[in-house]
Amino acid sequence: MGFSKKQLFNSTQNQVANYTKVLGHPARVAMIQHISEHKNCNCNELVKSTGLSQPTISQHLVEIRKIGLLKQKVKGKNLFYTIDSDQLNECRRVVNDFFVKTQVNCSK
Amino acid sequence: MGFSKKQLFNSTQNQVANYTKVLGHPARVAMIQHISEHKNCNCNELVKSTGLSQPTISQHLVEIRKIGLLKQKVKGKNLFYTIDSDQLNECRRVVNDFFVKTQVNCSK
DNA sequence: TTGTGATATTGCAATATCACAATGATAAAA
DNA sequence: TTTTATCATTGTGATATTGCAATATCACAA
Repeated sequence: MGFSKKQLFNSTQNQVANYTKVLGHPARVAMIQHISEHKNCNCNELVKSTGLSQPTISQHLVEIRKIGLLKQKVKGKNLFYTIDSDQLNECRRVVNDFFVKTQVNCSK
Repeated sequence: MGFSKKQLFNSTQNQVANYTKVLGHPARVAMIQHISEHKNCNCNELVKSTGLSQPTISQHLVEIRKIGLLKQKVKGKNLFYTIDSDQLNECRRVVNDFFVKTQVNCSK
């Protein structure tokens, strides 16, 4: 069929999947790293640092934005991105929670 | 183009992406949870607990196996699955490392 | 040897993802 | 005003993923 049967799974499972899905592409991992390392970097900088085209970067930014990890500030014709630290933490908490609970179950 | 330009990214970035990609589907999250909660569960049990078909479960198991999270024991005509606790830990370490480093960069 | 049950594999349709060219929108600079 | 720079959006082609029916395989039981 090609679509994912999300309704079969609970909200926590879907949340873990939603967050990790965004990290499931090296370009997005690299982009998040780059933004966190270079405060207020713009789109062009990401294009240069990754070697991907501007539309591709823009698309990946949409995905990262979907899970709330991206903050942006307009300055003239520039858009400066930063990582939303709180949401990154929330994301980390959800994913880590999954790992911890699974690990605990394993060692029972 | 449709293919992922993995060669543009470093091995850590690819590793984070590889691991999280597997978790990027609620069925696999649910399956990993179920296996960890029910020691030595078999394929049929996963079919029942998820509501997906046997071939679909089998395919997802292939993906989970790819990142080394699955151990299996043959008992007659049954195959009993468990989660490889060490690899789960490694996986957690890699992903958490990414989160921690990013978080640290954010608060500089 | 002939089922039977458990799992894997194959083949296919539907959909999603990835990447980019072309185009659009906007704001500063010339 | 025209040009230029930056970024978003749209459209499209290529590839990957998801899900399942059908079939294959394999181990045991009768």
